[in-house]
Amino acid sequence: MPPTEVTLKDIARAVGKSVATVSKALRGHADISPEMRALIAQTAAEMGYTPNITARRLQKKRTDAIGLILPVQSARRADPFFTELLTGIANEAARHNFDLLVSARTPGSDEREAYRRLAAERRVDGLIIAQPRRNDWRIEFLTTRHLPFVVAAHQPVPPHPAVWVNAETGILQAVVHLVEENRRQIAFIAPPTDLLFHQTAVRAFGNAIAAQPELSGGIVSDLTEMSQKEGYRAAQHLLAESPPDAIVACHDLVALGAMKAAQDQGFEIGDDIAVVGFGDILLAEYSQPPLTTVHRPTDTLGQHACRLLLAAIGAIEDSPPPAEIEPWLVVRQSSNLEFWV
Amino acid sequence: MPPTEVTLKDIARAVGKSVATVSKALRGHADISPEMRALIAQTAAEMGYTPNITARRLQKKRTDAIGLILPVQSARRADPFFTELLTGIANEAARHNFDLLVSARTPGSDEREAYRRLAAERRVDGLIIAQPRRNDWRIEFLTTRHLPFVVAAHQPVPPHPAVWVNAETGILQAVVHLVEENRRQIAFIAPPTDLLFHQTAVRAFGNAIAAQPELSGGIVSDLTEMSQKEGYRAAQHLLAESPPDAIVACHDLVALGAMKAAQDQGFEIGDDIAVVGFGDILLAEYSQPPLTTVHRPTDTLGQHACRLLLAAIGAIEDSPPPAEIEPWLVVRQSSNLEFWV
DNA sequence: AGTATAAACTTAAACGTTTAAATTGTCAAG
DNA sequence: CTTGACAATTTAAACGTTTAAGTTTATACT
Repeated sequence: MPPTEVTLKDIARAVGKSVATVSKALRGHADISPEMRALIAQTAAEMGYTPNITARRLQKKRTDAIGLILPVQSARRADPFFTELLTGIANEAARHNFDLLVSARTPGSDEREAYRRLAAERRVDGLIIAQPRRNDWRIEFLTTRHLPFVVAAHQPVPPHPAVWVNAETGILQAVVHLVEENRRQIAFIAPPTDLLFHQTAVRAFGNAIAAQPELSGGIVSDLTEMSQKEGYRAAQHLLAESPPDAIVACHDLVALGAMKAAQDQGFEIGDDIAVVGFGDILLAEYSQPPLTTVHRPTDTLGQHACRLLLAAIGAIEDSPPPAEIEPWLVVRQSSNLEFWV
Repeated sequence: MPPTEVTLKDIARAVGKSVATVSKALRGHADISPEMRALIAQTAAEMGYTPNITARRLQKKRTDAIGLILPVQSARRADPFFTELLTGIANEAARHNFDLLVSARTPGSDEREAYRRLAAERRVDGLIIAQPRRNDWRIEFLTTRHLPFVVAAHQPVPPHPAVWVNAETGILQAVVHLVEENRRQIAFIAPPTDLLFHQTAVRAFGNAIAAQPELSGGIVSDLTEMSQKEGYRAAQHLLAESPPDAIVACHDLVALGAMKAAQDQGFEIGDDIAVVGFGDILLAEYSQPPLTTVHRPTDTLGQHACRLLLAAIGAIEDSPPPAEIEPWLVVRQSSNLEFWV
């Protein structure tokens, strides 16, 4: 049913030359005469030729595709972070004529299978690993397979190639801001302990607190998952006994859940208690009250990760992008007394 | 650097047979003796053989890949709807050993180029079109190219293959609920007019209103984009003069924006004014107050769309999935007086 | 005139599969 | 002991590119 594809052979027949000539003409090789090159280009255009990338891939032994496997808990609970990361990667990949293969898997055996598929069957030239974990088997897997990869993270991941948003300075900014707002009892809802992000975040929070002479100390609470639900639960616990006057959350969704927990217990957000998130997802601006949060340029993260990966693959020879991306604090009503005067 | 791939040729050499024998043995053809088949299977496993899918694709003239191009306004404004749709598609595709190629483009010339790439260069065997528009050039393009596609929509899209969430009954449920809550002045914030969803939604709302003898009539307001920002703006206008006592929005994000607008103007949501969304994104449950909304099983939509596409491609011979998916209303605080007693 | 050089091509092999058709050998039936 | 059938395997071509190496023809230099 589809009109059969035009191949180099067809063009060769049409212009009465060999397939090799046509191929070289179209690729702009120097050893084809300018007239012939023009003729072939025109004929190709007239016949509606488009190269068969599969054949090209076989010949070149490159797929010109990269992969991304989203670690999602379920379809519904997909994190806005990933969407932003994905669009960043997708745009950059498209700019360089690369395909982006996407899978969405729950961490576990399914996920392993997805990596096996992409890596072992060489469906892609490289992968981007999002949200690295402690002793991440994905990193180990790809390393032993010699498949290029780049980690999109919140801290360096030596000795592996990575791009990261500086979570440390982000969290520091949040704490400094809260101190300026005269908050003295700051709690931190930390990422799940199996994430690399956990250690970085907890350390950063600890350092930030230690650097503030006004503060006695901080309370840290962990999550099993960065979701509203978990944020709600964690905040409930924090508020149950000697409630803090500020909460910093490792993720906006968590902050939103925490805010709701506080509200349900009768706290006035921004007055009785301040809440600060991390990420600045689009919704942060539209929560009630609007959420103060650390803006993470997630699509830039994806874009840089993609560029670094393409450089590692050898597909581009631009200078590599900066590895570290600085986040910044966006102050809104959930932490700012002035809004309440 | 990567350990050179094991090919059929290597296995053939190892067992002293021809490449054809090995190929057929591994594919389970009947004309290879059972012993030889076993030997080859074992040898292949020992040598760590994995088929080269590019070669296979060239030979079979199929890519075993499908494409999805997300129409996004920007990385940051990516719609949770697409994420859910994507995971639904991705999971189903993976089940059938298909790759999913994803691109994210702003509607316009970039988007065209993305379709050209995937379609003309035959990088995929088929595509899923999300959020169909009026006189959708994407549909026309794929039709003339004879590339299989399926539309994921909110209504049938004759004569094209489609899967849809029944927006009509969803909106009807919302209106009926509001009437039961004694709302009499119901406004509707409709989708952008360039979407097919627009007509369906407006018609459905009109019919729903007409079927309720208690109601005088409904007010309809349009958007340029289904975002919080636009929802905010639209609601501001609605509330400026003779405010309605209920607002139905075509999208949860829009509803969230509308809710905020109402709150900013001093309305008490759920009391002075009811707000109902469409979609039931995860956040709906965690807004303040929680949002009453029409639950759209978006990942099911993606899953069914994928199955239908695979069937159209001829990759599976299951009976096609049901084309229509029924949404249901989830009542929460933003529309329910009981919460306020 | 003879030789080197260059320009403009063509030939042929390769990438790793799949599969229709051909080949070889074995065995049973006539 | 010939014929035919069948099982097990091989041969060869094909999928559509790319590219190293080879060929032809024209031009320039000695």
